[in-house]
Amino acid sequence: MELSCKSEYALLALLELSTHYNTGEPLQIRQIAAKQNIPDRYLEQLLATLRRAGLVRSQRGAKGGYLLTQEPWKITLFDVVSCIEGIDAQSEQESAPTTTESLVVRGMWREVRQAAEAVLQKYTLQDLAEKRDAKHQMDIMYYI
Amino acid sequence: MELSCKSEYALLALLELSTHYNTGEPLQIRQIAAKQNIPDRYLEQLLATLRRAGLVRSQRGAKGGYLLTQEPWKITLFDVVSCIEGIDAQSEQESAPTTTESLVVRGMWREVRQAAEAVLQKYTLQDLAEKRDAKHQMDIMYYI
DNA sequence: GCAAACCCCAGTGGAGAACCGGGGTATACT
DNA sequence: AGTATACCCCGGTTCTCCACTGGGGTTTGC
Repeated sequence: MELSCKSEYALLALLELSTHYNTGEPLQIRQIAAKQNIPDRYLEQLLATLRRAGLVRSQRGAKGGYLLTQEPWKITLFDVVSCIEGIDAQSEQESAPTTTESLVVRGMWREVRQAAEAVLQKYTLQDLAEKRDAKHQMDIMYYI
Repeated sequence: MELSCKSEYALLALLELSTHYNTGEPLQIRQIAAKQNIPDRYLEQLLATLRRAGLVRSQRGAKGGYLLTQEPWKITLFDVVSCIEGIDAQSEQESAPTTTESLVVRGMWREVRQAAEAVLQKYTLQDLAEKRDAKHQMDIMYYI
């Protein structure tokens, strides 16, 4: 139930890509890592899995970098964390004597998961960007 | 976001204690472990943390065992998992350059947690027991 | 007093998180 | 063409936590 570093990094990186989305220019790992102070070699791995999941695409070579494959309002936070956290179809693991009680417990846990996922589904990268901008405005107001 | 073994075991054990609550007699680790097929030495540790959290009390010596400290409808699933999962006050860990973006991300994660916790808050051990009984009835119906 | 229970502490094996590093490959620019 | 600049892939490391096992101590009922 804790927000992992992985997911936070991924969200921050995609948020950065969101704000540069309209330029059409790719953003480089180094730039993202510097702005959000994320270890760059680690971020590289995360972006690789995001690429494999189809959320971003990469351009190799000089002047390369990463771009979102979709508009920021089409990518939900659920898309991000579920791919980075590796949902794995959650597997319904074992064979062994599953008691009635454990079925009941797992059933209610599904409700918990669905409640959490509902929240993640309703927010998009766009929403995050807007919240950040709103927060920036607030900070400026208070500064004056 | 996955249900850990720990929490599942703890919930199953408390569910077992719930059904024997009206007898007033203590239930032993071995009995609980056998019925829910949980490794007993492991369950011992979980019951110890539940005891330290005040959810159960223990009776030592021969004919000893564990009892709920409260009625089953007074113990929410949130009480159980938060104590077993060790909430640790979630610590707001680091000092370092927290960016505006990461504050926004964490703010939305709080919403996710609260949604999950809301579900856990609304269910009690009593509810689990009733669901189990209902499920048993269903199974009997289908069996005929 | 003795066996049945809980109590405490310690250790182990495996998995995953959060990194770091090296060498390979594609691409833009000169 | 050649070179610098990016991404790409594969590996290892340290650390923490989970799930579990084991040994020895203490309380209690018969």
